[in-house]
Amino acid sequence: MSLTVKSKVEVPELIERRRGQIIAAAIELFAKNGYHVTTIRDIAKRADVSIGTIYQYVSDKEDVLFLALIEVLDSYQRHVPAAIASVSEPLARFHAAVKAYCAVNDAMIGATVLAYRETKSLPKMRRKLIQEKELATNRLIAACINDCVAAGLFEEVDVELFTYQIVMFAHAWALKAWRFRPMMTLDDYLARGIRLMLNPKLTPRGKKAFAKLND
Amino acid sequence: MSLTVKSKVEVPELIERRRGQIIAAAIELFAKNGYHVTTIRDIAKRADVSIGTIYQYVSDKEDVLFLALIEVLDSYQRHVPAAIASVSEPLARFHAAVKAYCAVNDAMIGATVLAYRETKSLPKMRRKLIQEKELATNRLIAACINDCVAAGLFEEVDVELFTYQIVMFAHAWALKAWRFRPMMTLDDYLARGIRLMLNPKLTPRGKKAFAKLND
Amino acid sequence: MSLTVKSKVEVPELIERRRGQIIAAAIELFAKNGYHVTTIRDIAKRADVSIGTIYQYVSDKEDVLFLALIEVLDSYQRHVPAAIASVSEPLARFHAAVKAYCAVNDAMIGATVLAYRETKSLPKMRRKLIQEKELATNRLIAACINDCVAAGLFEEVDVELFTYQIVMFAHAWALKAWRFRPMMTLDDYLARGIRLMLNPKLTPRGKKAFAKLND
Amino acid sequence: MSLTVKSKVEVPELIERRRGQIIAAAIELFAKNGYHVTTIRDIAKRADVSIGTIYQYVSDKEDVLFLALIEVLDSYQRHVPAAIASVSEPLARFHAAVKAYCAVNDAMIGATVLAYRETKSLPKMRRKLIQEKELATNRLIAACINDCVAAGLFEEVDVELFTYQIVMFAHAWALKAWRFRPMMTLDDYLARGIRLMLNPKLTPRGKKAFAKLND
DNA sequence: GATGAATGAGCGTTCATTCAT
DNA sequence: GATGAATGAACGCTCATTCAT
Repeated sequence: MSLTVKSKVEVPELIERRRGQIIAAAIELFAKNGYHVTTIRDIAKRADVSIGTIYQYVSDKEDVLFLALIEVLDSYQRHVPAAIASVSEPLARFHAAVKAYCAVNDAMIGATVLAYRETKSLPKMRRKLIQEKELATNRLIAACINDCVAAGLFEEVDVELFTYQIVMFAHAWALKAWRFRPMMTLDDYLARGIRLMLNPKLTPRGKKAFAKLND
Repeated sequence: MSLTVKSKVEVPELIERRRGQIIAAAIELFAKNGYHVTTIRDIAKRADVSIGTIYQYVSDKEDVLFLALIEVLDSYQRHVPAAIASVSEPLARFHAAVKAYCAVNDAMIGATVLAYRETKSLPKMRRKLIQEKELATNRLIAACINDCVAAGLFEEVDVELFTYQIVMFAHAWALKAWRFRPMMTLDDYLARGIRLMLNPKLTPRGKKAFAKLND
Repeated sequence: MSLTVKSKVEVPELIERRRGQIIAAAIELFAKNGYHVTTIRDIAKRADVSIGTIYQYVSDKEDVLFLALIEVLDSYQRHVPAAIASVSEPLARFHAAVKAYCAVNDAMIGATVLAYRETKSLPKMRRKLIQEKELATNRLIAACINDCVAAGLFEEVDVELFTYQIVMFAHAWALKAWRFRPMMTLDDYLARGIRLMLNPKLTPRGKKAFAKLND
Repeated sequence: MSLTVKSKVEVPELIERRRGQIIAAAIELFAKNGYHVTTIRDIAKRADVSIGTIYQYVSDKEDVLFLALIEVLDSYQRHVPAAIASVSEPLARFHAAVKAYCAVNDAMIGATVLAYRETKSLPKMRRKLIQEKELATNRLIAACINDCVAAGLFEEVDVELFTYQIVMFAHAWALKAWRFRPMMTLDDYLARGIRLMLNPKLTPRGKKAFAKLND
């Protein structure tokens, strides 16, 4: 029940269109100023609708946040598959997926930060749904990794953590934009990141030292 | 000017003690409920001081957030050096540093999330100061990496990105606690993460394929 | 002007039918929840018409209240004469009238309370009209009393106040339903009330004492 | 719990004074314009306090209504005993009690009407408390009646209904002020009412007819 | 004649901040 | 130096009313 958003208007295409306006404005403002600082009046003005109209399509402000976060997470989920659809070679698919995921994050840096900032403002059930959507996107990455392993291109690898390494790498571009943006382009970031994640770090001597450390 | 917090009380030891109470309460409440949801009243009650007293040591609510975030970032900065002070072997130092950084994050998950959620609520100058403190902590990690490279234990590596990989790995334990906590212990997480980050992922065949990809 | 309710629709039978629906729903909801708490939306839903339709037959919400109160008062006025039409003996007529008036109040307790609660929400002119309808009903009772006096069945009596005593007795069954309903049936209430109102209270000694008191 | 009103201020004499201001203003405005039409801003202005101050002493608007109704009911309860305290002769006490009760109603006609209009706006538990206060006042009247019966001044009488007859008589002066005020003074009303309620209405012939009616 | 999406004035309420004590 | 009662701007939200279809 609390996972669906009630509308006083029943016409589906109207709901879609109006909510589209409202949520787009909300994402923009939430991303820039934060959820609590943004007022319904701000959103109404930005979306070019009246306050009353917002409340025709949504029960309260929290609904707007919920819909905004869903939209953000869904947009990840839409872009990654599209980017890898035409690529079949496993390593190329992996690369395309990581690239696409970084690109989405780059295109909506504010939205990614928003998800980190405000998911906690949601009640537990709704937060869980957002998290499930994150996991669904993660699975797209994990599948690419598994394919590479199956194709003998990757060593046996800790898929769960490797997936998160990639996810955090992509998110870091948004979360630490203040650091990376002035230093490099997204393409540089991607190339350097891929190299970092795929190549060994330990020298043969380092390997031995590491083995001893773990005794 | 905006980088220092004004106090109406002048006695330094009083400032230290009172602010200590106030900021400890604030971190706790901000971490649990968020900055905007927490009221000055809440903080006063939790810190067992009056509302008026808070305003003797701070100009406004934002000052409290600023001091709280400084305290959080400083506490990272204090713990990591302490953990590696007695370790001299480079790889062991590296390992101890990562472990310590993860441990701090584990000990104050709420505070780490708080930093991600609310740094943006600060004006630019203050945000920069917080970011500089983050960079200072990062440099501790980077130094350990450089030492390992210098000692011939690590291959030449992209230090900037490797550092962030480690930082994000530690933060992920807090940011994605909903995912990791039910799956594994911090020790497991650390061991699996270290292995993932230090070992190669590409097979020889994978290496060739990767090289071709980058032509 | 303000005593008539404007309609945008001109067909009389349509006005009658639609207003019938609307007012019935309004009385029900006003009685249960009060005038201000009830919304036009509520009434529209209950009456199974659209909001727009209500405004075709009525200028504003206050018109609905006005029509609702008129309907309530008129319904008293319709029921009492019907109940005494076939009774000719004065005392029996009196008894039948009181009984009928109590019965109407019992049948629509909510409506009686509504009249007491919300008549004041009407502008002066309209309130006066409602009051005039109350007086018209009172006159039905007063006529019965006068007939009994004329027939030598009642002593000379203060008709104005006796009438109101009966009216308040009937209304009290609705206004103090929380008290009377759990204690007795309407028939008991009526029997005990009639006995109380018609019989003497003072003993001979009491009469003397009372006379002395008024010197 | 819902029967007590929470205050953010703890000093009892301050609570008493401030609530006194607020409730006096509220009774005045609720009586004149009704509960729902009166705004917190109106009350604040009338009470010469800020909006915020009202919410220091009360949790919400409904609390104000609750306190207002309690004050009204309590004021009945205070005045009636005071008026009969010095009178010992039973019939004189009865007369003084009725007179006092009517006088209180006359002094605060708006408040009496308010109680009739808005008690229903309270949640069940609070409504019950108000009703209990009404019953407590009724018992004062009932006691006077019983004393008169015990003293052999009144015939055996239906005390419950006689009490309500008197209560409704007093309330009617307020509820039907639009009718009585222009016709007579309160003293006339009282004298005529007492006479009506204490004297017999049936003639000997009427008594016989009445007996026959009840066969 | 019927509809219901759109509107925005205005409500109840909160809470950072001040300042007299 | 410490207190907390007082303040009022500004928030989220409602709902009577309108009008294009």
